[in-house]
Amino acid sequence: MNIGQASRQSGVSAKMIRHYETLGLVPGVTRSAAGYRQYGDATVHTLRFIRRARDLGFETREINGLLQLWRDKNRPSAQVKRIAQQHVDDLAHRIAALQGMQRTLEHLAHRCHGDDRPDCPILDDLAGGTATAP
Amino acid sequence: MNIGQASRQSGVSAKMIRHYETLGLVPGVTRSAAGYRQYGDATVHTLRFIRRARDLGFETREINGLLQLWRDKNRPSAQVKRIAQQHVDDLAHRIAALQGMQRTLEHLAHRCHGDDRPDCPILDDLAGGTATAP
DNA sequence: GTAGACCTTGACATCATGGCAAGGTTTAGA
DNA sequence: TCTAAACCTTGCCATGATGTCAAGGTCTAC
Repeated sequence: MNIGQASRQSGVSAKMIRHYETLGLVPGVTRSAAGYRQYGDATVHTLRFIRRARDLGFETREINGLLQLWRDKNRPSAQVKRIAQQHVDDLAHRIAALQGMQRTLEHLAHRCHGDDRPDCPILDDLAGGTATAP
Repeated sequence: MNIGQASRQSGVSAKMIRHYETLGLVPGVTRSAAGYRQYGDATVHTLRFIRRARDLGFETREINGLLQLWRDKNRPSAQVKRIAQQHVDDLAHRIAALQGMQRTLEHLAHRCHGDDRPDCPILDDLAGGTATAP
């Protein structure tokens, strides 16, 4: 199977398949006489794993760790859980940060008339009070 | 005032001050005989505006728009509100995406023993079912 | 035999930010 | 007066995940 078909079957773009190869996430595969990469189901399966992990927000490094645990039939599940838990914590931090922004902005937008008048609490806040543009 | 002091007063790194200058967010300033950038309170004020906007998650392009509106004393506040509202919507989407990941992962982590045993629903999910590594 | 679809590598872009290097300037202190 | 430290300049490279484009080789169906 060529890279295009592997891409369609895994949902990972051909570009990223090659990229993951250089990163070592997927093993280098055999090539046809013309140099075309030849994929089997095993690699497609790995690519789907990577795709799913990316969809869950894992970074490349974490995915690398997860892949190694996946391949290690004797892994302690505690190690997997630790990676997942760290990521959950990371997500929680990012969500909290975004929610903080959202709350502030919604508050400001709520107080902005949003009409033809120029006075605007949003700009006032950004300017650090009620100061005007320099 | 040199760039270092402007940086300290605005909370924007010297590097980013220069960067914003090339982007046109802050005007090019006068230079000393030796070529050092010379800042006044007005520019520092603008830099604080940018800093605050970045803290609220606005991208450079949006900040550019906000700066122009800030400088336009006849702006309709509706235009400011529109930019803010779009950003709030954007934040909401990103938050929802992260929360989706968080929910899935918490659910999986909850079902993972997290001990010495190798079986792990997290890996099973990533692998797309109960399949094992290739 | 040929058009079109496919593959190869490599370079460049994104976005906001940091870091380093090589060199010039200013300032405070001995 | 000399010097070291702190500061400034420009410019290049790096990040991370992904896309795009280009130039060229290959395969397939008609």
